[in-house]
Amino acid sequence: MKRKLTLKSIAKEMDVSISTVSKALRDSPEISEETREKIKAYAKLYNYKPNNIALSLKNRKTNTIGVIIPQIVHHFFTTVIRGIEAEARENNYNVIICLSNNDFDKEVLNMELLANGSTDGFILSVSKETMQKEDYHHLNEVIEQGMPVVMFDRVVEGIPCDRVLINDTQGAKKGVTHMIRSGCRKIGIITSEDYVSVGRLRTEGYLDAHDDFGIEVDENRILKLDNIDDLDESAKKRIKTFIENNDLDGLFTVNELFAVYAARVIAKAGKTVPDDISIVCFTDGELSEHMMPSITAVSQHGEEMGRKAASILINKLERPEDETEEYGTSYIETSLIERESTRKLNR
Amino acid sequence: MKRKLTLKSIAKEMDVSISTVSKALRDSPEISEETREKIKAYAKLYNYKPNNIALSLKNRKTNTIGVIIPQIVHHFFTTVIRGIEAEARENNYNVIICLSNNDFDKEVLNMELLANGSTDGFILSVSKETMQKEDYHHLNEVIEQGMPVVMFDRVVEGIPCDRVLINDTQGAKKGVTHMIRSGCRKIGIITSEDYVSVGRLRTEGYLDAHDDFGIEVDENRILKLDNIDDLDESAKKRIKTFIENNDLDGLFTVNELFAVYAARVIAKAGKTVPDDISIVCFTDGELSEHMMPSITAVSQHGEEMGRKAASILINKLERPEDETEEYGTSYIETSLIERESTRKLNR
DNA sequence: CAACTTAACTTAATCGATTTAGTTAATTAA
DNA sequence: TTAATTAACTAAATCGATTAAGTTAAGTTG
Repeated sequence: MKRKLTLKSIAKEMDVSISTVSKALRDSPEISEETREKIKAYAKLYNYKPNNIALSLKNRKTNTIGVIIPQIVHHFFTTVIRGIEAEARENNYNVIICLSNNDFDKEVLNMELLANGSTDGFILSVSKETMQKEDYHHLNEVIEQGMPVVMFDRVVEGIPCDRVLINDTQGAKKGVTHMIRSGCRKIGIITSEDYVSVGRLRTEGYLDAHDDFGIEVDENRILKLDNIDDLDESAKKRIKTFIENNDLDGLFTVNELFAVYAARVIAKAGKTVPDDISIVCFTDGELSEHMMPSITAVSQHGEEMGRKAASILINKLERPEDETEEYGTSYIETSLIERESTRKLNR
Repeated sequence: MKRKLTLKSIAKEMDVSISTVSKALRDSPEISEETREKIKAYAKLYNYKPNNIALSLKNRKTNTIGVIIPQIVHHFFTTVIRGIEAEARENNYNVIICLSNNDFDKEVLNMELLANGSTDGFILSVSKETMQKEDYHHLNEVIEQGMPVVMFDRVVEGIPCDRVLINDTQGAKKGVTHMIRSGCRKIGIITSEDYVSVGRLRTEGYLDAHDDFGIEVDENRILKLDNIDDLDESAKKRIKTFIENNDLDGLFTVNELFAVYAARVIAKAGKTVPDDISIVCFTDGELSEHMMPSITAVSQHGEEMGRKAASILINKLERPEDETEEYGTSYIETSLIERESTRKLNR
């Protein structure tokens, strides 16, 4: 086993002091041209690379971003990570990803772990449980210690940090408006309870769209489920009853899964999409793209979101004592991807 | 801004030496009961947590696993990561994930970066470009430096490391056998050219299944595409012609995407699944689960694979000088998830 | 009472790198 | 010739933690 080179081992080999080696490698004029070249040649030959850990300790800077997300088995988060990764890499930052599994304790644990020197800052989307508990001491703690935090997608109020958000309200409004324009008048929505911020905002967009066209909203056409992340048996049952008991000609859902399952119920009921009922869902993932019929979707541009979040964080990290204590909220615009589940507009 | 506590700052505050603090916190009998309790109380009150970076440097152990994968926007890799994450967390390890985007240079760069002290070992699935180039110097280098490596799914030969693989041949065989048992006799396969290892192995399984039942294989029923990772326009065209020109009663595909597109072509041709034609695909992802009809799939158990890979790596890391220099290959068994795209067997 | 233990600490080395503050010997200026 | 300057290094502090190796003062033993 070949041991890794260190300044010390090089110094010993070349019979100079450690600081001479360090300075030579950093092209310090304090070291003679001759010695410098000799040391650099040696270092290159044996492929010396400084130890990151030692550098982190010395510089009190890890050049690492901690990312904490509820789930990774989720196309949206996956695309966000990709964006964060890309932006980080371009700026010479590492990325450590931790999953909270929507569990409050795990979120706290992960943050504490990473906060003890492993990362310079955080990008996170808070877990559902955290939102319910409204306990943000772990966030405030790391911020208090001077580590900047950028929240994305699932954000909470009252934390001194930057935010990157999908324009959820407008996205939902775009989708619902599209259906209204195509002639739908009895549009239902499958969304989440209001404590999940994205659910609440998308419901708002749904209402806004109706408002714009002066269409009254029937409360029965709004289904609020507990969980926005997955589709359990109880959710399936509620969606089934919801579809069966409502005479809808349009359906908006806050995620793909709900749309896909609803499509199943609709097909079983002998109705066709989009002739009898149109469908639009939030999130442009693989499901909506490949379903038959494919589903018109509000694309979230996750990668762009990830890049934005990373870029904001890195900016804060690079100019540390620029403590203006000002925090902003950036919005990522959505776009409507028209597919087979909605009727074409005749413009 | 509240500065983080260090042993030094505690020592100063309590008017003792740094080592007294360290020892007190680690319950050393060298320190009197009284002092110990006082220091521990103080540390607890102000929530002292040792700095990971300093510990890593001192212990020459980061308790971090580096994961390098070609893509994250891929359900399979996503599940593998989840498994790695879970296993790592249970054993007190961190996970750093880097994406190679199937790019050789990025794979090398990422490895070098992480190898300089950031991680204790690696779990990786090599990029397509690396396989083509057959340049594995970066792998050999980190191994040479004593960092264990575990390769999964996309592995290459001749590297001294452990491997975790899907039993591809057997998986494909299971799927095809199921269709044969359910009465199919004209089964087609959409696979990849032989140079992609997983494609070749799955084709083998397809042939094996036929062999077992003494069924002759018609060469025309085998479609080999260039790319196994995505579905481009040329692939779509070839799949379309393939389906239309073959009178099939069963279809096996090496991934979900091919199956989903084939299902589209089949539906357009006015045939129904599974009555006219059965479909089984490799990979159990969201697509096969939610399609209508849902698609019977050979599940790869990505999470189990991730756990296995992490567990092997951690084992090596925990018993370092157990240098038996023995490397093993573990196989993750596949399982068939029966869904709506195949006929039920009457047993 | 001198020699020896022991309890309870503190000093200092270490991990690997950077950097400030010395230290030489040679060169230049006065 | 002597002081001042400079080139080219080296020593030592530092980041934050651990730990082997001292160091005291008190208590114990013969």
